[in-house]
Amino acid sequence: MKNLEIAKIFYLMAEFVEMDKASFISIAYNKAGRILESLEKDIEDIYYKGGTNELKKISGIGEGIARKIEEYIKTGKIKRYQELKKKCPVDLEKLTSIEGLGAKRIKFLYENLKVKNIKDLERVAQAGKIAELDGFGEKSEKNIIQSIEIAKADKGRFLLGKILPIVRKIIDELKKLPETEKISIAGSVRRMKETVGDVDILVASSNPKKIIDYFVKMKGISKIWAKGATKSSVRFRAGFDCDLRVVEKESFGSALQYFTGSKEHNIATRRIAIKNKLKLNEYGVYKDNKQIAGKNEKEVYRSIGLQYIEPELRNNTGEIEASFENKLPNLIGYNDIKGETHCHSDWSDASFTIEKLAKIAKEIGYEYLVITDHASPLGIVHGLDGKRILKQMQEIDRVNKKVSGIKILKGTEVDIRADGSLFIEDKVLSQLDFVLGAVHSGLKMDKENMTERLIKAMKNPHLDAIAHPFGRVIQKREGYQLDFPKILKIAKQTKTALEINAHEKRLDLRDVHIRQAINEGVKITIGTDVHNVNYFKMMELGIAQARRGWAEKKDILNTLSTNDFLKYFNL
DNA sequence: GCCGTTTTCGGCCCGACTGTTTTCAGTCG
Repeated sequence: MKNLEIAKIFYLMAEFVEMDKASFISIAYNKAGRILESLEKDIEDIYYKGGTNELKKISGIGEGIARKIEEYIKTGKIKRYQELKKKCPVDLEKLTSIEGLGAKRIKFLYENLKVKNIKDLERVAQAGKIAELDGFGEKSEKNIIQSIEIAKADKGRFLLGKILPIVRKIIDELKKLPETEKISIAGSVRRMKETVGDVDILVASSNPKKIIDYFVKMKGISKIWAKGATKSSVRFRAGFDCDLRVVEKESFGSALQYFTGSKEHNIATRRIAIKNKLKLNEYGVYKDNKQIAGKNEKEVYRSIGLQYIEPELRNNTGEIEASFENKLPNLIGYNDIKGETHCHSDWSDASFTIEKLAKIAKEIGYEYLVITDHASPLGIVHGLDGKRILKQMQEIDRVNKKVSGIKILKGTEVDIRADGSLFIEDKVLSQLDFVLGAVHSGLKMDKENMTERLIKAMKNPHLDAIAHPFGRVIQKREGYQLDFPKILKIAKQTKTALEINAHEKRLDLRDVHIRQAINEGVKITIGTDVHNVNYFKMMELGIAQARRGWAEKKDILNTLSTNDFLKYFNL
């Protein structure tokens, strides 16, 4: 897929154009970048289907941008981009990552001090040359030097699973202040994006100064970017930035709506407000300068004619239209899961005994737990063969007799071989309650062969679900390519479920895949791939992913009771 | 550069904070 690389070029072109004047062309380029980034289909497929006319059917892509995409697909280059880059040959990507440097200042620094990259920037800053420039001063120079240091240690985006517990601690601490009347997570963390760039927190208080003063002195803060009357921005030593905003109680809902985003969703909601002759900003919804809503989000949405939209859906990918028509999904709830469907024990590559796992799952409140140890030739995972699976089934019978209040189900995570056959013989698989198939080797296979491999596996009547269907690992590997529509067709035919692997580093399926799957009527399981006790709580991330993919309770099989779950796969 | 119940031209979301300025441009979200 070239979607992301083309998106990147549009983002860079937007910055280059911005250098000369704040132009609406850069807005259009940025928008094109975002469209390409969130597109579920391969832009090349769209182009080959109907040329630039097909591209232009996408809202936000017109004649000019369609031509540029065509040019890139055909030649691997975009001439306009190369011209822009020639005019100001700087490492824009790195330089814009420096806090306080935008397109205009970068151009200014290039023209006056020949700064092309971070190294140049550091040199002239250290030499005190930046402070001498018009529009810059001592303070700007000092900030640039500091920001370079921080950029050097920057780890980029953060896994939601890593950030959530930290944010909740910060919230708990701020909650203790008597001046805090209301508080909420906002931004991409509230939308439960799989990775987040920074953290946004919103507080309602009539004494913002107290809140801000306390906030900037919290433990673990390494740098204060900004500290104003109602807004502050800091960097925590863990490496992420955190923005805090304080508003009056009367504006809490509109502020929360605004700070939750996404940007695209906000632009869309504000446009709707304008169409209705209203104004929507973080302080409320205004009619002729009179606030008509703002206290809570529900009334904000209602006042502009919309149904309340859950944060996980706010991406301007159809939720607004659905809201207009009262067709928003009734999303699966965070307490709807009745059993864990992907769990390893000390029989393969994890450390807990089945009995211990049963007790933990029972404590969480699950009705059932499926043991799915690896059945694999890979030595590293201590994979089981057919014989040991039969033995393990006896152990599960023993635990079921001993531990009451939870049902342990017999399963396996069986390797799907390169030719699509399963590592375990059918006569053993047929005795199991739940068979999860997974690709663990031969990951570099091309799209066509990998698709055929999974299709053949799905056609095995004993296979119930595909674990982590794309094999991706966030920030580490993309995963393999699949002809996903074809996979969905066969999954539907063979009643094979697809897993949302809820591990914070996998979250595979992605949200767009989930949405496609449920549209096609393909069912889903959510499993955390338990290897130790901490994994169980990642279920929340898997549910969030399902919600971001518009999934309802009925789409997720492990919301079923034990009997219904078993019935689904064994009828 | 894109788009249309504002419709082929004239708009394009909107406000806070900073630093360097004496009223605002640049940056950020």
